[in-house]
Amino acid sequence: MPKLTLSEIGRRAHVSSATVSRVINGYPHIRPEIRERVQKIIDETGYQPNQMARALASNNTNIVGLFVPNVVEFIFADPYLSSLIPGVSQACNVRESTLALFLYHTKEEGQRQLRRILSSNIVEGLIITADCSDTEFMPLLFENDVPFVLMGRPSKFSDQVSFVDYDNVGGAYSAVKHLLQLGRRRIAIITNTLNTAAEDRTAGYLRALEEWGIRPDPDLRGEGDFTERGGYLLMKQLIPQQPDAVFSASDTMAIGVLRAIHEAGLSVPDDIAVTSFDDLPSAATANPPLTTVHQSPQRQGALAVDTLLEIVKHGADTVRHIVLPTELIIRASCGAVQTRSLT
Amino acid sequence: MPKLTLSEIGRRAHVSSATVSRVINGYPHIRPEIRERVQKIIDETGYQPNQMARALASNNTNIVGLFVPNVVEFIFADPYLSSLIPGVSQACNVRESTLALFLYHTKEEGQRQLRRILSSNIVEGLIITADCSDTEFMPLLFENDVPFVLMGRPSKFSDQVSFVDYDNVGGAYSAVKHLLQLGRRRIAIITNTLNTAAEDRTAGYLRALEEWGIRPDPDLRGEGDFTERGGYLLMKQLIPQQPDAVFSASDTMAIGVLRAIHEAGLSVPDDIAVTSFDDLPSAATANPPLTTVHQSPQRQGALAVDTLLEIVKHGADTVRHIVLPTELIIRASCGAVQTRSLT
DNA sequence: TTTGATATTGAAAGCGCTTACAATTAGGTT
DNA sequence: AACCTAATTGTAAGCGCTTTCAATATCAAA
Repeated sequence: MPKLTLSEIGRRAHVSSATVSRVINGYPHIRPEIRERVQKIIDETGYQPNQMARALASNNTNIVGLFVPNVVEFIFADPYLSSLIPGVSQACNVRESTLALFLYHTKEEGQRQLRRILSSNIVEGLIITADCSDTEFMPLLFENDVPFVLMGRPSKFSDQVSFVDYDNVGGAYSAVKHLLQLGRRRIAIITNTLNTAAEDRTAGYLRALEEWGIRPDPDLRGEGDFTERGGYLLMKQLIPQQPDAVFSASDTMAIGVLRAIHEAGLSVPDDIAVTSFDDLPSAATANPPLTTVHQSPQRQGALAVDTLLEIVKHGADTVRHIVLPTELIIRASCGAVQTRSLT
Repeated sequence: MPKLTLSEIGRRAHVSSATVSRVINGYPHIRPEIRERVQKIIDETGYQPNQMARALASNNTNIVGLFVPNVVEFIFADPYLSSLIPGVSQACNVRESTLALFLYHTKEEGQRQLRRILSSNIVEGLIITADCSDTEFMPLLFENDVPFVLMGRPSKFSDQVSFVDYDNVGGAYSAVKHLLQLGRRRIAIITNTLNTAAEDRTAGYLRALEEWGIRPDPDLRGEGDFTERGGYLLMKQLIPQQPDAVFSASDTMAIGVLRAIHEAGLSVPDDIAVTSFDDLPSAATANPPLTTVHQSPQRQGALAVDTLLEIVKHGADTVRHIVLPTELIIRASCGAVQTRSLT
């Protein structure tokens, strides 16, 4: 049996390969009878066009790359990625694109590979997890004309690049406002070392305080790495300042915060109320369950694909800024609802 | 600036594009001076060959597909995938292959897409998570001559297809033997509905009993879905049979088993010892920590890539069976070590 | 009926690479 | 010196598709 190609289908349908190509690509001006005849052969044979040939001829690979230059070593327990990847994948399925996954452990390797990825024409566009995007990667990205979308607002060039971000300012604002409405006044904040998300979350915190006419107390601010242990250590230092509430910029750190408060013999939320950000699965099972700002990396990933493909279509100089709304999930840790034991 | 292509590099180095191609591909018979001259231009320009053109000409896409037809809906919390994907990714990086990720929620969609993936020549080989591989996917796989490797032993055709599996029989055997050595005699087994892994783990259980001259008691066997809740429900039914130990075929179910035992007012390991299989992160943090059979999907994924690429090289009819050893991780739940509270 | 626009198709030129194949050269061997 | 083998390079033919371009067919308006 001869290999199935466009011209083979053409031969069987008594048309040229060009016509078959047009049928496949939904070109309008085809006589219905011919379209049907060709389609019938395609269906019967189960013919699928060779993606590589297609890519070469049309200069469009139909492959979307997801580029993650800083995967946590060894364990893949990163809840963000675990949610992001299926989101991106599903959106690719819907748009009939193929997802290529590029995971690297170090920025150095990421950078080396990024160069290769960009200039080997393997992807038609790239989704890039943020942080990493800034100084090191930007120049490379700009040199090439490969469309890309960042996950999260970059610290620089943000008006020249496209990104899909959360409303970190608004989310933090709502979490802190909630604490204020519950009567808390000495609200501490714990953030990880400043990336733009932490920056924006701090901004939201400050805005809420300002709106309530509260002068932010520098002694109520802690900044560290973004592990559970980081949250624990920072909170230990903050407890002597006698905060009556804490806003943690991430759930992971908040778990450490809870531990520090418990160890100090204090109660959450009675002595210190806690709200945080992310709504990871662990937030719901924490003790007490965390009031936190919900975001969905899955949704963010899907939107990134859509945005990217739109950019691909409209030209690489198109710039899109998507800011997703967040939602405050109220659980026990802020004191607004009754603490109940889990059943 | 003209687009960088083989012939452009050739022009600059005063050689033909064929020679440049040979330099890039490490063809032996090239005069060293020419090789150097060409390499210099390549390095200076940062030229990268167009992957698509390469794929078309050489009929080798250099893309490895990871095909997962049954991703858990919505949450990507599957610890197996979370470990498998980075393993596969890293191995692809090492072998300079690109990883294409195909995640689908239902087998129907998986099957539809598999057809497309196979006949569109997008991947040079496929890694397929098992279970799913059996009845529905096998015929499609056989029709096409795309090399593939299954994760886990398939229930049928296992001598005609390549797979990378764990020594489930041996692992289960060691876990049950451990219980026997600790003096347990009424050892229950809890498995999920039979796939080959569960089958093999059951076989290991039976082998250990047989070796000890113990006739397996059918009342000590439970089979269900493979959730925590499944383990819980099965164990509730088994407790009246008064087992002095349980071998659970998965950590997830074992957590449910622990809960059922505690609810019955019994103690682990004093009244009932528990061992299980997988060594998920949750096994170490369970209460008490689970003695379990360690496997590393990360390693399995990496080996799958290596095996696949070997098959690609040696021809699609090559068959490789890789069986990875397992290791019994002894923690508190079997009673062999002192239970300690976590610090 | 003539005419200009539009619909419909096929021929053919690539896309950027690999790879026979042929041509040339170099290096020994009688 | 004639001759054979192996090394070295270029020429050119595709890989399977898209996409101009040109040719023809069709149709409504004049």
